[in-house]
Amino acid sequence: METTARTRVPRNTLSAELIVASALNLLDQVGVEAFSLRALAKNLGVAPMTLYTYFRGKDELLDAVRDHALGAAALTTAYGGWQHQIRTICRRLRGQILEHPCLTGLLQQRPLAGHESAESAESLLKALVEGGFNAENAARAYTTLLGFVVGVTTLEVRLLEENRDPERREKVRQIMTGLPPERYPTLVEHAGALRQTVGGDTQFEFGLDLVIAGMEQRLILAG
Amino acid sequence: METTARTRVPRNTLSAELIVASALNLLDQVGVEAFSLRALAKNLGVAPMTLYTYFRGKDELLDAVRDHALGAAALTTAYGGWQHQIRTICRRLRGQILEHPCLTGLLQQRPLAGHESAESAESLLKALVEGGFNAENAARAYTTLLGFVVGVTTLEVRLLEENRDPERREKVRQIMTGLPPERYPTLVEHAGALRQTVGGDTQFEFGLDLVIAGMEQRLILAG
DNA sequence: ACCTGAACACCGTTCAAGT
DNA sequence: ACCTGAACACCGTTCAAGT
Repeated sequence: METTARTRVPRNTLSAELIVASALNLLDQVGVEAFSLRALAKNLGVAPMTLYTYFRGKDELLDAVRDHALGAAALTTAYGGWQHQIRTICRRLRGQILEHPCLTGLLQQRPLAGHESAESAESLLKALVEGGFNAENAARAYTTLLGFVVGVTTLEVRLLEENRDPERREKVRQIMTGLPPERYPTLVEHAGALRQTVGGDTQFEFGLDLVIAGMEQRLILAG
Repeated sequence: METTARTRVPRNTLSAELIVASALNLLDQVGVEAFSLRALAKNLGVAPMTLYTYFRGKDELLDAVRDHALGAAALTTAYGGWQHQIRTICRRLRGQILEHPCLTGLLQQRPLAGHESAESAESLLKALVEGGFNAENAARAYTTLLGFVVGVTTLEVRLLEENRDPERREKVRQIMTGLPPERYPTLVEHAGALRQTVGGDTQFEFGLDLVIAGMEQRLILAG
């Protein structure tokens, strides 16, 4: 969790890094929706306009936060066969999103990151090319993996939030129990299984297994 | 595009359906971020507070819009083997997101839909169970498919938007060409392939093939 | 029931100004 | 350069009121 930076900052100690760290903190707490520059400025003990000395505006700040939050996902290097390398990188990306839930919103609005995400992209592409995929299929597999990891983890974060909030949890329960069984027989019968498989490493690994198994087969067939 | 409903509505002809249709229109035009109740009310030729006669607030309206936009994805029934059924449903879901790009934001914030999405869920689960998956694996496969389709299609929509906007397109190009080749050799070498595989049915089918191939193998191994 | 205007507490950002 | 207050054009929503 590092420095919270929620108290007044002494004069001339403000910096882009400090603002980004504090913004990430606030974003994870209140969500991308409720985040505001004015609230961030108040946390930093500074006038709203001060932030404009460091960033052109809200969008630029959010981009910086996304890159910063993504940065830690690119630290260690992957090893082993291409399957294992890909597993490692995807797990790391998911871990970073779980640690900073605001990444779901930030990545949805601006998928392309700067240098920080170039690290992950390089590692993934390298593993795929070394694994034997040709240029087109390596590119396609990369995009598939990125969309899959972000999509599945975003869904996971939202469902876990729904479970945490008692009010929303009750509302979801009501919708599910209110479904007419003659119209949605399978859904009603499997409601329990669906609830029990929400979130967790097992669910993520299940999906990752599917994609990688599909990639192995594809590699044998076409390269 | 149906009824645009952007002119003044005669007295007593306003309805929840009309508001939802107009809201969907505005949301697709300006995006979830820039959408506001006040702008919607202006489009409808009505005072902002009038909307509160039909919806408790903005969130409830957005939920209604999401369900409405998702509705058309559940119209036709899937047929054939479980693989073909799943393909059909996933393609339909993607098609609906492409037709209504605001669904990327709406589904990200509120993944669980009402009856409208129950239709898709029922079809997907039914195909999986009939295909031979046990309760747990059918539930896991369902969640994987949902996350995959929404995630990959969201990425597609964002990348296509980036290609459309000349300013953002140029910025992305600059970032890519500015990457040091000695640090990101694979990424730099495959920048062209990445650009060429952005969006389109081929890219989506590539990913869907991977997931379904993985599911076929999983079915043989474990049920 | 359906619809409204005024008001409240917000928001991002421009501008002119201070150090 | 770093930081500020006042102001502008917004926003969602509450409230009291009209038909």
